Amino acid sequence: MIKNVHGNTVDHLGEAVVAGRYAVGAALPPEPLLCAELGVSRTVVREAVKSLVAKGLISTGPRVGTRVLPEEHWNWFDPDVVAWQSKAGLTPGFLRDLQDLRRVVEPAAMRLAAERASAQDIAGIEAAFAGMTQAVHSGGDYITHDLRFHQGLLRASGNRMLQQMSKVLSALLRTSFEISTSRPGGPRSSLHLHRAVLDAVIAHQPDAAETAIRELIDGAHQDIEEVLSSRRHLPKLGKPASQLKAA
Amino acid sequence: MIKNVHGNTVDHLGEAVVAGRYAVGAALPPEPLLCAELGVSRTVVREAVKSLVAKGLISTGPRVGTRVLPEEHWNWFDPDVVAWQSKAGLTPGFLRDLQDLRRVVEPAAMRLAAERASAQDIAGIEAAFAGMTQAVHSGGDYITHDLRFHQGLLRASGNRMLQQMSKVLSALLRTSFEISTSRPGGPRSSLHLHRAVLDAVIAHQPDAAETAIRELIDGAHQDIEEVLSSRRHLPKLGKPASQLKAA
DNA sequence: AACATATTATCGTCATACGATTGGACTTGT
DNA sequence: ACAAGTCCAATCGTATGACGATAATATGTT
Repeated sequence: MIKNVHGNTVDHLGEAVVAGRYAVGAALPPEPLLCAELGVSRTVVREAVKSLVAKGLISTGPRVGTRVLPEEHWNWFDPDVVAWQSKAGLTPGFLRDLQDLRRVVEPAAMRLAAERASAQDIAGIEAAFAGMTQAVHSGGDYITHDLRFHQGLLRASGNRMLQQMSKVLSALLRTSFEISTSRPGGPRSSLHLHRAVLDAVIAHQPDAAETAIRELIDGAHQDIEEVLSSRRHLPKLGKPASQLKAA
Repeated sequence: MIKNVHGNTVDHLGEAVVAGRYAVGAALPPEPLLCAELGVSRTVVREAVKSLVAKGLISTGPRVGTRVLPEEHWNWFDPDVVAWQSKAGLTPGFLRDLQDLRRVVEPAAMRLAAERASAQDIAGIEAAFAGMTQAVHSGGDYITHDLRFHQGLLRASGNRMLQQMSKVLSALLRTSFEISTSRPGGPRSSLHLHRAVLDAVIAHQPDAAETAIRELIDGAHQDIEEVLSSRRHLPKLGKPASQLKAA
């Protein structure tokens, strides 16, 4: 878990920013303070800050300090940013955006995959499906194989942008999985839906692939919406975020 | 144009990497060499390198050097990465991916926009449209207003991921604009199509909005495909990339 | 009160030194 | 001659100290 000083510092700061520890527009502590807080040299702090700048989270300037940018500047397709948001707790708004995105992207991607999937793509997806099946029957890590399944399908679309979305959509899939396992039926029921998608892709039937994935998505959508509306009083899912700290 | 040492260095290195100046998997020159080449301190080089790492372009390690990652790791939704790719020359493959993406995203986003656009959103889009109209009739910067038009519509979808795509799609819009201006009709003919989209959004008619945007997209699609197939012998559009330099 | 000027907090850049990691070369034993 | 273990050196990683550049704030002047 412990990698290197730079990586840890980036994670620490990125997590804090995404979690809203500093209000948008507010300044982070000056470099010397951050050094003291994190127990690292200024070199490390500065390189970490540059990394966050590169991800669109913050901006810097002499005398003005290091300030949190409005969320529309954040690179929401950056795997790290999404990971930090997941760790901080997925807000209902964020989950809704992810669901919109999934409903837009996955059906179209399935069509493309049905047209262009290579034998190698198929093999990878089959392997993931086998893992899912085994996990359901004899126990095991279902979610990992489920993620690989969807990731493999997006990869099979042959489009580099669609492919990149798998990292973002994984955050949604993970949440939807957590919910679906906590109810009767669970993954067992969705297994044949996954199979239907894969079969349609193998048979090069875009329409069938799209129809199948829509069923899958709608099921997850219902599950999530139910939880969201039943927990309407709670601000966030997942781990709670700490309170704001003004500048 | 000249901003600061860090920014220039990031641009220089990022451009070089995206343009393929160093083969995938190959190592960039060691830090001291880069310092000498660019005439900056090691601090600057290292912070620039960290920025590129944050964008998924490269990875670093002691003794192994700074190596170019496979393209599937690159953050294609990062505005800088796309800008560098545009500058280096948009490959046909990249343009095709962008068109796929646009055809998937924009129709869906128009539906959402028609459902959720606020008065403020509309005002911004109207302003952009007015700018387009004026540019067509009395000359002026058409492309800027055109980009703002589409950007405003994506923003009106109320989805932060869809919104982020405007920066990426702008690369495609710019190219499609360059092509369409070089042929009879040009922007003048597409003006009423834009108007139709906007009207449908204002009237809260998702179906009409989707239909209108599809017409717009298909026109651009045809233009680009014609150019792509007629220039099939050329590897890239835009500025040429330099030759590879193995490690 | 308005404008010009000086101050100062903070990041930006440079330079140097040493630690950490790892791939390749070298040595050694069989 | 080959295999395994050892050592070495190239390169990035981290720390420290210094000074320059910038812009918000305070100060002074008309």
